[in-house]
This record gives sequence, C-alpha cells and structure tokens, in this order.
Amino acid sequence: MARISLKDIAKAAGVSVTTVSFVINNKAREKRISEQVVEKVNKLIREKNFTPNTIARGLRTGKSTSLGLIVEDIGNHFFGNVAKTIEMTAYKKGYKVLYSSTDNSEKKARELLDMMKNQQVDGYIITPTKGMKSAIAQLKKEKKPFVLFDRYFPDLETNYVVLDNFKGAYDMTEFLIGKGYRKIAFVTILNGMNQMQNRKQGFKKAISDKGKGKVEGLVLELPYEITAEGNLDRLNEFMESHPDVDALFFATNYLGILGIQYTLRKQLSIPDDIALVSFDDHDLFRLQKIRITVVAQPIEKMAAEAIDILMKLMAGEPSVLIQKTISPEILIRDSA
Amino acid sequence: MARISLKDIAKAAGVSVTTVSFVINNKAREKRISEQVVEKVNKLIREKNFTPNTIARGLRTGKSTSLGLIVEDIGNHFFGNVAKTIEMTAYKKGYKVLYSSTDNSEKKARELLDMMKNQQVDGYIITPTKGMKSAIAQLKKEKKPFVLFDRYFPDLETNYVVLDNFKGAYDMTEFLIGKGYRKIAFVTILNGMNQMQNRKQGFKKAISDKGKGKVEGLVLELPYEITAEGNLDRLNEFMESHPDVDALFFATNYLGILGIQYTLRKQLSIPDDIALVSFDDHDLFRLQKIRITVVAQPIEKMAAEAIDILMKLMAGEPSVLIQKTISPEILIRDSA
DNA sequence: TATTTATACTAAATCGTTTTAGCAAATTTT
DNA sequence: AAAATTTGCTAAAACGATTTAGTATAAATA
Repeated sequence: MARISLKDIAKAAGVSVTTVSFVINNKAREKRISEQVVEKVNKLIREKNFTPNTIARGLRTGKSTSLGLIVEDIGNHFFGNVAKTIEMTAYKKGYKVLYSSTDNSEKKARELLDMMKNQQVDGYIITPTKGMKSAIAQLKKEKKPFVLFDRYFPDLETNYVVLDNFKGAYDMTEFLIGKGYRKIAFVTILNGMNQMQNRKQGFKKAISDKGKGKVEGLVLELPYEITAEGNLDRLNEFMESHPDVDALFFATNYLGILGIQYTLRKQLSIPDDIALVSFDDHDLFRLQKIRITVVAQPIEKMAAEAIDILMKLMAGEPSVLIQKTISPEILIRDSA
Repeated sequence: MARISLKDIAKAAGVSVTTVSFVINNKAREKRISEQVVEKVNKLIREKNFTPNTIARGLRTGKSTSLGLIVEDIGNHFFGNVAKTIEMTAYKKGYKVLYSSTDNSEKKARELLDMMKNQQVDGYIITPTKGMKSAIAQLKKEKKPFVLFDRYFPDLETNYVVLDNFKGAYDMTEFLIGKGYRKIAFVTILNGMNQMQNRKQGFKKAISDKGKGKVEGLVLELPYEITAEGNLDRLNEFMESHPDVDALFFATNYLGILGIQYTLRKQLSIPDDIALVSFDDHDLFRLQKIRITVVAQPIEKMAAEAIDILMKLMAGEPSVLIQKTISPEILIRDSA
C-alpha cells in the first residue's frame, strides 16, 4: 500500500490534479472551483487521509517549511531550553526544525550550514562560531532569512538577539564591589566571540569605574574545551598563584559549575571563604543550601524573540535590521 | 545568481546530465564513464562548488537522508544529551536530524509523527508516549526503520533501547534497605509508560524480597506536569501524612530535583534527617556538599546504541528484532 | 442573434535529480 | 568480412506536487 498522492485523489474524484491542488491550497474560491467539487475533494482527502508530499512540494516551490537551528551544544541547559522554545513555536506555525550542535568546531559549523542550505531550510537561527563570519556574510548576501543568537559579529550588520552582556557583567561586578570584595577574578573562555568579549569588558569597566583604584580585577581566560578536567586544574593553578582573590565571577553556566566543583574540592565555604557568582541560571545554582547569585538570561524570552523575528523575515517583512539586546536579570541570592 | 544545478554542470562540461549524475553518485566506473570525463566533471563540480539538491534527490529516491528524533523534552538534561549524541553520530554518517519534544502530549506526539512521515525521514528514534501505541504499530506495519528509546510497549514487538529499570530500582532499594532504612517512599510520575511501571515494580519487589516484613514501602505517584509547583505541594502533603519516612527515592531526575527543593525548603539535612536518592544523574546531584546517590543511566552508551541500531535498520540489515536493555550504574555517594 | 464575459475546470510545463533503456562507435571474436 | 561484444555515452521517463496558460460551456450583453 504505497503512499497516496494528489493524482490518486484526482482520479477518485474524477477531476484533474490541478483542481485538487487548488483545493488543498485554499485557492478554490480564487480559482472558481465549485462548492460541490470542493466538497467532494475534501471528503476524499479526509477519507484517504491524504497529506501532500512535502518533498515534492518543496521541490516545486523552493520552500521546505523547515528551519535550521545551529547552537553550541544542545546538551547544555541554556541551549537545550532555547531549542525547546524555538521548536514549540515553530511547530505551532507548521515548521519543522533541523538542529545541530557545533561544539564550537569551525569545520562542523560551516559544513552544517552547507548541509542546511542544501536542505533548503527556509530560515536559520544561528549561534555562530568565530570562523562562521564569512559564511554568515554569504547568507546575508543571498538574502536568506536568518537571525544570530547569543552572539554576533560587530562588524557585520545582521539581525540578532543577544543578551546585554556588557551590562550583565558590569552590574554584577558593581554589585560585588558594593559588597566589599576587593580582589575579583573573572573566569571566562576564549572563543573569540563578542558575547564573551563584552562580558569581559563589562567586568573591566566596572572595576575601573566603580573600584576607585581600590579593587583589583583579574581575568582568567580558559580555552574552550568539552572536557572540563583540564580547566579545573587551570583554575586551581590560577587560585594558587592568586590566593587572596575574594570573589570569583564565572562567565558561563558551565564555568560556574566548574567553580562549584573547585570550591567543593577545596572545601571552601561560600561566601565566607570566597564569593562565587556566575552568568546564566541553572538548577545547580538555584538548589543549593547556599544559592548562587547569577546574571540570568531570560531564555524563553530570548528564544521567543528570535523565532518571532525569523517568522517575520520569512514572511518577507521589514528589510530593516532587527537587533534585540535583552536585559539580563541579576538574581541576588546567598553566594555573594 | 541562482543555485547551480546538475544541468549547469552538464552544459559546462559538454556532457549529459545523466553522466554528471553518474559521476556524483560514484557510478562512473560501473557505468563506464571515461577517466577524462570524470575528471572534467569533478573539476567543474569543485570549481562551481556544486552540491546536488537534496530535495530533488529526495523526491526521486524517496530517501531524505534525515532522521526523526522524538523525545519527551529536549530541555531536560537526559534528553538533551541523548539528542546531542544522536545528532553527532548522524552527522558523521551524513544524516540530518529533525527533532521535537512531545512534552508528553498525545496530540502533539501523533501530529509530530505524521509530520515526520510526511517529510519522509528515513528513520525514527522515538521516546513514545502512552497514546502513540497505535501510531507505532502502524510504523511497524509500514516496515519503517525505527527504534524506541527509554520506554517501549510490552505487548508490541519493536526494536528498542532502554535501561534495565527494574534492576535499577531493585538494586537501589536493596541498597537502602541494607543501609537500615525502614520506611522508604518511592516518588514517581504517572505517565502510563512501562519504564515507570518497571521502576515501581523493581522497588516493590525489593521491598518484599529484602525487607523481610520489616521495611515499609510507600509509593507516591504524581501527575506529569511541566510546572513543578503543584508537585512540590503534593510532596509536602504526602510527607506530612507520613512523617516517619526515612528515605526518599525519586524516579526521575526532575523528581529528584523536586526532592532537593523540598529538603531545602524544609531545611532537612541529608542523610541525617532523611535519605534522598534518585534515578538519573545530574550536575545538581554530583556537585553538592552532600552528593546524591543515584541510579545513573549511561546516556551516551544508550544513545549510541540507538543510533547504531537505526543505521543498521536503514541499511536494510537484520529483520530480527533488536532489543537492548542497558544496565544502570548505582553511584553511591553521600546522601544515603 | 451575435458577441462578450464569466464560470468551471484542465493540459502541460516545471522544479532537479535518478535511473532505465538504448544507441553509435570501437573492439573483439568467429 | 560479418557478427558479437564492449565501451562510452545519452534521451526520456519518473518522483509528486504547483502554476501558467488555456479551453469549453453557460450566461450576460449588445
């Protein structure tokens, strides 16, 4: 029992495939197909449980009703939840989503984009890696609908949705200074993307603006690695050579988790021995005896914004750029 | 500058599209295309950076080189990481993956499956909901390659990869009994799927086998809800009416998280006031002062197994059923 | 009554591949 | 030298829809 096609419906109804096609595409009125024929066709469609072959339709129309979602790591709490919101919204609008994690690999990122282009996805939501810049520029040149997420290229005008990373880092640093911490270390990763640079700059600016020369700001930049093992050692070393650091500020959730690992291993008590704060919220930060103060990203809001913009772009709407910078929330808890 | 097609390459090379098609599909030898022509065509393909249109190819061949992945919630640690392993492996084999979360909604689950069928994905990895049984039976009837994940239907013979849930619950319960706990509550959800039933049965069996009539086993079944709010209250009520429970065993990671919330709210200290153990590992369980003892699912192994089986099925291999039951690991830590 | 216009539909082209069937020239076998 | 085989390629159909350009009949207008 092979799949049933337009042709089968047409034959059964005794009309042409054209007519059936008009009916399924709601063009019956416009194309003046009689009520009776419309009824008959619809009845058959229901009876035979027919749905048009998306692939054939895609070939003819050039549209696939699918979206490409490229994130850093779908297994990460932040991106997993982004993916969830995006898929739910896309689904409601009749779109499928193809996802993939880059794991910050340049090669994979570019291949992915090619794969998706080839698959003729109708739009893209992309968490870019450093090396994707030219591929993104190309996408722009081809006037494909896309929105960058979480980070963007300052020297490439695109649509994007990002957190106000500078502000998040600045405000948190100011908060730490206000709490009396005097030697604050900012632990970040080197991925060459502007969201990390902005966080670092926000930290430094707050130190110089608000520290009044009395607060020392240190920066530890770790390489991006999936296995945290090496990084825990690096953090250890760093702390050994700077034993008087009184507050640690981690630039991402997995770095914050690393920080917690570190304090557990060293049996440091928070916030008495050392303050610990982090970017991104996480169950782990929320559900501790000493709850961790964080710069939270409103994940759902950001994801909803991104998919909303993409839908607008795909509908051929504004050719002006849409760039959203979402305000972070500082959630003050017990750890600093 | 429109997309470049087979035809363009053919024209440029002065050969037929057939020839070019043979070359891209590595049938040059078989179809006796001369070395020179192959060279020339390949050169042009490289120069013009041509890749065949997947949609057209899909229409003709009926294959889409894509996979459908249906999970319960991609934002959940367990499924997010499953998705990651699956996508990575699929990608290496040249497959794209369409994913979606059901959130345990029957309606969405079935619509999803229709959508994916329609999209002509070549294979499926599915975490089924209760109501999907007939849809899965249909999939089987159509001889589509698929493997169920995390749970299956005992009265429907299919390929699957699941944890040995009975054993996990049994062993953990036995461990708790051995530690001297005498009133153990098993907190689970009602989703009507066998993985949860098996966990409950494992718990009960261990109580009766190993409790020697001296250990009481209670079961609290919560409805599946995305917002945990209501469930926290229900847990509270339950504990108020059973104040002498000395160990809590949670059946999933998000229930375990709920449990931690509960102990924090009640300021209970673990394991002195109460023991707390859970199914599934999680950062939150690992990185506490009092680390939580868990029944861990080897996520990567399970996902790798699933995608491996699917690949074999898609290659048209064994028509015998492949059913893998993976052993859980009991990670004994500090919480019991 | 002849002409125009509206109605209700359809034939055929098209999207970009794969694949079957076959053709002409070159080579080998009789 | 004729027949058979091999070599190297191509024409055209097919996949299943959408869409353009019509066509035949009925109704309205002149």
